[in-house]
Amino acid sequence: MPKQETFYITTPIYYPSDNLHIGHAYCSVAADTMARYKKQEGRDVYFVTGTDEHGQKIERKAKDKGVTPQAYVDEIVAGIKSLWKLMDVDYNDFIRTTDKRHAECVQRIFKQLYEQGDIYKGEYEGWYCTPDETFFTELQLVDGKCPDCGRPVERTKEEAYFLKLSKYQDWLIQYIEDHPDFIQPPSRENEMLNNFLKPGLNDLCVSRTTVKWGIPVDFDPAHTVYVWVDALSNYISVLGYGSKDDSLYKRYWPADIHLVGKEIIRFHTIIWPIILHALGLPQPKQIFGHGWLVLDGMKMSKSLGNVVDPVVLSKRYSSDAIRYFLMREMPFGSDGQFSYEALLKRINADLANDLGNLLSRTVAMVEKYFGGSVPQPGAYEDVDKALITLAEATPKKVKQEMDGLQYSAALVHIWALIGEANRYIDLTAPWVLSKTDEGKQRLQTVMYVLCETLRFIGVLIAPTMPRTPGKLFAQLGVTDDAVKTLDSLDAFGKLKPGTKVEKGEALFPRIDVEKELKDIIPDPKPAKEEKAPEPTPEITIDDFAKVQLCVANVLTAEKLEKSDKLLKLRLSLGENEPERTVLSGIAQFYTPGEMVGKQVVLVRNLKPVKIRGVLSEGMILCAADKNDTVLKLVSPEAGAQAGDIVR
RNA sequence: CGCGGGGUAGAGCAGUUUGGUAGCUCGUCGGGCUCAUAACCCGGAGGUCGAGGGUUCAAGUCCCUCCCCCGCAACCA
Repeated sequence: MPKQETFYITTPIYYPSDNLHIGHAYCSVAADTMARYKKQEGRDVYFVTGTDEHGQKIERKAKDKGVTPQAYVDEIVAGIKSLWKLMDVDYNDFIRTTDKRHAECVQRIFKQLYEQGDIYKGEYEGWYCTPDETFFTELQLVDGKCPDCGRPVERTKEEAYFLKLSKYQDWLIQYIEDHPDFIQPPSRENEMLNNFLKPGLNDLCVSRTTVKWGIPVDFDPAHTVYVWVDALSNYISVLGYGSKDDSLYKRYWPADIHLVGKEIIRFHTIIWPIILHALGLPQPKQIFGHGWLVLDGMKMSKSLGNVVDPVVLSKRYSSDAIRYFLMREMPFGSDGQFSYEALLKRINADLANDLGNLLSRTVAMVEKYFGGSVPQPGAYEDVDKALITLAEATPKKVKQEMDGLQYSAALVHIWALIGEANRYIDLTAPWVLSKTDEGKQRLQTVMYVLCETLRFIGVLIAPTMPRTPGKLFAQLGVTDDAVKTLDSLDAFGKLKPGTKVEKGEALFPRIDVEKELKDIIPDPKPAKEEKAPEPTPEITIDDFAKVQLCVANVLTAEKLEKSDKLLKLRLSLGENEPERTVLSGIAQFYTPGEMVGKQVVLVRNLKPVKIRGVLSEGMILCAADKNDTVLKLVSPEAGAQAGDIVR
């Protein structure tokens, strides 16, 4: 017997700053379903998930809550683990970046990269907020101030280590082009090549001195390892790479699939391959970027208050139903819509009506016509053969789709079989057959074919719905594990006649959709609208006086190249003042032609900032709604002069 | 002209590679059946396939132009 082929699959390690939402569950369920499927196929599977627990955000959240960062993440991680248990996400190992084994591994990797010159010490330049002890990039600043506390920031340099991404970019471009399956779906590959690799990579800052909650650089303890080297290494640290016992690493690496959300595919297809290559390690076979679950066309996020809690759903409708919905409803590579209505309709139509009812009516008929004992089939007729042929063909179709991570298409094939079985009952009309002796003979075959088809279905749905097959087999009276395997679907007819069926509870009870929708969606609109506006602290007139506003005339206006929203304005502040250039994000509301000659209100003492290479010396005032869908310039009434003070 | 994805029946999608009567699920209307979880089966209605132009005997599918939506990037002083 040849050595069992291995299969190593991972999810991202999630950031435990809050409880997880249905989008995380989506990814984990997909990984788990694939792991279960590969196990069914007889592969030696290793499936890993975990949490990425370091960093400033967690440090701060813990501080707010008055607990240590470790205590903070411990609590959230416990919740995550119980979620996976609830949803039958059956991982082999759960890696936490705060694990000792992980920290040691990261330190070894960091040191090796440093010693061989792929990591070097340099300076990181940014804006520093002293009270918060935090660095920000230019982009993170709000009005040139600290985005967290609003206080002024200083331009500062920090000593930091950098990873030489630039050194490997040509190699990586070549590697990606030589391995078309490496990045999936293919649209992502183009995105990476065109947006990041071909323009050239910047070296990556991989350490911080200001973030304490992280893995120390062992040869320079003032530094902690900064996010990506830490997080990405989990995929091999969990296998014991570089440790005394690296047997798992030897057995399972390289990974067959890193399943990731599309938002982090960039790090997995650029930074991670370069780290591995620099370490002299083989590349994962595939990185698959799945889409997002979107709610009413919007990304799910806490701030919008539209988060869907997988715990609530799983408890209310069973995790199998949720798993089925997640895998069935969206094509795996692209975004999918989540709505309660779609969920409930799926549960009713596919699970209750098609699958549950098929089992229910079949078992009821075996009980009614044959005293609960699966009858011995006679010769197969054409109508039987049609269903049998489909049943026997389905595992192959499923395999083909699963190998391409097309979960939804795989389920469609299984449900086609369920549909045919329901139709078969109508075609054969058992209730008519039962009325004559001759018919009863024939009915034996019909009922056997149905029971055996259900056995096929039970086996095929198991990776997606781990709990349902047990219930199904219990009602069908199948106890022999040998006929619950994927192998046992190689031929129709392995179910033993004489098996005792027993009607049980409905697999999936029907849901009253309208009533349920009322119950579960507690008026989502008000929550959004009535959300109390952030209380704005009162200011004194002296505070206001700090802002110097004045009237300015627009002399010229032009659209800034390569920018959607920016207009470059030349302003006059009156005869005694020099003209100024100001950039304003109003291009979608005003054309350059409209702007010329208008009077606007300028914040004249705003610190100038360079945007897209152009120095902007101030900011003009506009009125806009919350979402910037409407935007109107603020202008004085006719008669004002350029340079007039606004107060 | 930054890169990419998309615009097909009321909703959600497939079909576009290899042009040839426009398909699936849900919903809706009608019929059948009575084994079953008011479930199941059959049938109907509903689409100028984003707009315009072109190639062709024939275009959702190929070519050109344009519009709109989404993601990434950039950016909103």
